[in-house]
Amino acid sequence: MLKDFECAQESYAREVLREKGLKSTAQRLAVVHVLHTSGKSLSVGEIHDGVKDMLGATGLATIYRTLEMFEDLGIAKRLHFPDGGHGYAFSQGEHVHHMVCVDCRGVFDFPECPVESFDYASVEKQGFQVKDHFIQLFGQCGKCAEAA
Amino acid sequence: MLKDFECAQESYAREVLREKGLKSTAQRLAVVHVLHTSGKSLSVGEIHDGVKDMLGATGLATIYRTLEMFEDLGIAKRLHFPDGGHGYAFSQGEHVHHMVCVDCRGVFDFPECPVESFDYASVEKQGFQVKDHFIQLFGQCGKCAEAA
DNA sequence: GGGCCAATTGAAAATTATTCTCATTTGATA
DNA sequence: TATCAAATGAGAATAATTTTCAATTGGCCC
Repeated sequence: MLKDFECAQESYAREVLREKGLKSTAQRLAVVHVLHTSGKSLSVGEIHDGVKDMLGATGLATIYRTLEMFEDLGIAKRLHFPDGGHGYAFSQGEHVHHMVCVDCRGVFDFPECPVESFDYASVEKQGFQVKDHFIQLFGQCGKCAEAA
Repeated sequence: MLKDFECAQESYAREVLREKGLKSTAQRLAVVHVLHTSGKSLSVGEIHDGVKDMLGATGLATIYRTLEMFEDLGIAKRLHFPDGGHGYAFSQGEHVHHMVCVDCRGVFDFPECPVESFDYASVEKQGFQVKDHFIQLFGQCGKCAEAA
């Protein structure tokens, strides 16, 4: 089912879901498809619309449930914008950060981690134990720079 | 007015507001006070409660308006949490990042920027122009580590 | 291929979060 | 101390998210 849309990213998601004993439903694979093919950060509403285009009537709650699960599984990442809004982008692999074009909201991977090698001495001196971090880069992509 | 509560952080906020031709209202200074003295990331509701404790009845809309303005002015920073929630913390100065304790939501400054000196060659090769970034560190503070 | 069953979904209601409107109040300036 | 634009409060309006529960479906076993 839905093999029409199957791509590497969907196979990846299928695999992650299977490993966790979760079902690869049409709705979940459609979310992967919509996120991945857009190459952008999408709002919940945009994802919902995209999924409806693929499958017809689909509950909004399912989209919310799927996105939450995908974030836990590392299949999607929630990104935040300076205007206070947020969106979701497809994300594959362990420790990838994302760079977002502030014009088109296009998302690009940033595999090297600028923080990985950083010396936390100054915070750890205060008694902290740094365990994780969230990094998001903002800028302008080549296309939008040309268009401007 | 409100001099009872005046502290360095409030004077700082007053100054920033004055420079921009904005009024230093009791509500705004109370938000500064609540944020700063808590030393934590607070939800909008918690900030509202704190301000009501200081001033009595206060409109929730004012809190929202104030926080948005404070973020633009760099007086407050919106922080995001792994559980999807968000909160606001007092923030002073130019380019400060924050580290948050995942247990108590305590916020600690992190003045050195791990990204500042980073080589963006790999993204810029793709045509990007990195213009800004958002970094937030997660971990456990000394107090919470002891308590655990 | 068909049946089984827990996992998942849809639809709508419920809840929570945020923004808007507009009459009233207030801080800054003179 | 009067003035007035800026800011606030109250509550309505809107938007975002979560919950509930009956109906559906994917994965597994035969």
